[in-house]
Amino acid sequence: MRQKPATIKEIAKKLSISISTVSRALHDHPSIGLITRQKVKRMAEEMHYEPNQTAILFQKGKTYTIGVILPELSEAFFSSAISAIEDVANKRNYNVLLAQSHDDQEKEKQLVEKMKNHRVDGLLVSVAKTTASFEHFDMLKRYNIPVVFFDRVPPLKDIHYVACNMETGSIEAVNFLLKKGHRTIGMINGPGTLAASGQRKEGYIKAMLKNRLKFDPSLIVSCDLTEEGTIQALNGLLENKRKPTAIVTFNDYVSLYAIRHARKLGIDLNTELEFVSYANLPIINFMDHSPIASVEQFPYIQGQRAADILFDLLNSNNDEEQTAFYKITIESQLVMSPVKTQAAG
Amino acid sequence: MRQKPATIKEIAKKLSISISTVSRALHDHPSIGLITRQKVKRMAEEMHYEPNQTAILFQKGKTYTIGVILPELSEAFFSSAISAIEDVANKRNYNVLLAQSHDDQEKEKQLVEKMKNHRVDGLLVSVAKTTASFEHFDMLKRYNIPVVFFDRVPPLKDIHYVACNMETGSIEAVNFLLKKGHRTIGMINGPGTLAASGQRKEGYIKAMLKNRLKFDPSLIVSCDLTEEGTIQALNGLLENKRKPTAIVTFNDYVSLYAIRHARKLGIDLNTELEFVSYANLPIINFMDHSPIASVEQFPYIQGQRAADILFDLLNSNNDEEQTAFYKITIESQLVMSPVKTQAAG
DNA sequence: AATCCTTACACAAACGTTTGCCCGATTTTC
DNA sequence: GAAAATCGGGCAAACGTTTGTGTAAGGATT
Repeated sequence: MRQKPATIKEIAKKLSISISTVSRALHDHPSIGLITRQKVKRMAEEMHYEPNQTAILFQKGKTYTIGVILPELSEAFFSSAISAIEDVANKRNYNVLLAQSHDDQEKEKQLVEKMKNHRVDGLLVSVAKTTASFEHFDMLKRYNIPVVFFDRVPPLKDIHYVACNMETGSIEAVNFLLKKGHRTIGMINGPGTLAASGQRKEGYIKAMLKNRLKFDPSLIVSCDLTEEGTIQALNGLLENKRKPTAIVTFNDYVSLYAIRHARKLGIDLNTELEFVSYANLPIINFMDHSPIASVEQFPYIQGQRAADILFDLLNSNNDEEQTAFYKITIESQLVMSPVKTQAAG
Repeated sequence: MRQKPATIKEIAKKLSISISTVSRALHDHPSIGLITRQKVKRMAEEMHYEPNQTAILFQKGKTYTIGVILPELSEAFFSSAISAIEDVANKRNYNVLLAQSHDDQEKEKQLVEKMKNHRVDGLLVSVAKTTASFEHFDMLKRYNIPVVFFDRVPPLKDIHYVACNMETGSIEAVNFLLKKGHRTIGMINGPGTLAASGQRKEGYIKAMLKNRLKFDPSLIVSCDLTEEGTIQALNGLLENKRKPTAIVTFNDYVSLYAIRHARKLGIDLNTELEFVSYANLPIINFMDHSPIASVEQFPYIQGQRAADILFDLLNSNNDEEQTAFYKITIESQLVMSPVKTQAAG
């Protein structure tokens, strides 16, 4: 009982009219009379007509598909972002072609190639950690495939992007700690190769200076984001001449590792040392001692904005060379951790 | 500088040969001589020829795309499964069209419709929690679109599916606790509407009986998987005449809630009460007191197998009515939690 | 009554590729 | 040396849809 879906050709034959009339009738083209139009529509219904998407796509030279390349779907940030992208795409009746680079530059390169071959109409990318060269994205320009980067943005000039400004959040975080009375604030930062590390550091410095406190470089240490690296970094801070009473960490994971280590050292997290971090991941709800606050980076909104921009580019007449570029920064925001009744022991 | 990719037509003109020859040459068709073949290939390279996928798909009447509908991407289980599906699909040069039902039956219905319109070659589905009727999947049969369900499988006869058998894991969990000396083992189960709840319970009972212990129904309570529900369930168990010394929980979240509550009650988790759960989610690594073991349900493998089956169906001559159905159950498996140096407190 | 618009539809090309069939030229076969 | 097989390649249809152009019939305008 394999019934191939009906085609407009069959409808035309059945009604003894031309194919083009059927096509136009279904699209409510004004040059088709009302009676014919209705006749066609009724017949289409009756024959269970479904427009053959692949034929339409082929004919129009568009795929009505946007590609999304991101590092790792299992990271909460990205799965949230992809949800947003999907929602936006669905609203526009576009499809989403998803692929993970697993933070591997080579894989990312292949995926770009694949997306291009699949003739996606546009591309949304959050680059892999290891990506150091960006020629594979240049190629897309020649094929007139617009790209919007989000969150992890390459350091290029002529690109569209949406990213989260870490500085504001960083300033908020430090201000928050200062208001709580802390004067010696440490920072466990990420590797210098990440743009985000620089922004976090900048925010830290700005907040200190604005509060007329001098900036002590020895209070900022960087780590490789692993547990071991974090432990080393924390140890470094604790051995510092000026021992910090609060620490800002690069993200919730680093916070987690640091907190775990601090407890092992017998440090009282209620009185001796407080933590603030970035990301505001769900995991902090599961920790007995979580950072007291975390900087939210709004993955859903980032995804949404990025997708919106991409559609804007798709709809604009992009026949002329692109000269203006969307460069959107979303302000990050400090969020207090939900008050938890700390476990007894 | 918009350069539309070259077509075989242009290659043909440039070489003054026919289109069909170019096509066949590129496909290494035996009826094309070696010299011509190489000439064509060189020219194709030179002109940066890229086969137009949409044209091919249209011509072949296939989309080389499989659809995936699942409840929620942000759940670790599914993001892991989708990774597997993606990997399998990539290996076969297929694309993945992803969509989330957000556990809503209506949305799921729409997505199935959309997938059908997009003429996906096949479909992978994990049904939404709320889905109670399944006609929307029947339609796919008429269009000859094979469907493979995974993890959350509808209670239908003539379907292909991959699921995880909870019984084995449940038995292992109980056996594990019995061997550790526990005699009064409680269970915080999920809602009765979920098939998994029944399986977990069955496994529990079987394990008890096999060890010549009598089964006490009052030791099994169900909850709605929320934190409040879990607390109530735990309280119920603790007030039982026979107070359990170990508890099997429906999943890691329930375990988390229960552990949190138990600690608040001042219960010593090292001596008084032990937990075992299901899912083996990454979160248990972040908890100070995690369940001592968890039943792994192999999301990656489930996704992989489901995808494999789908491709098998796609490649088989499915012109005749399907009569045999893949019904794969993967055995779940108890996994010990990594030993953690418990925090001092 | 001849001209000019509309109206309402038909014709056919085009999108890029695959593939069944045909055909001329060379080689093989007896 | 003629018939047959093989080789190498061309022709054209087909996939389903959209859309520019052509063209009848009918009405309005002069």
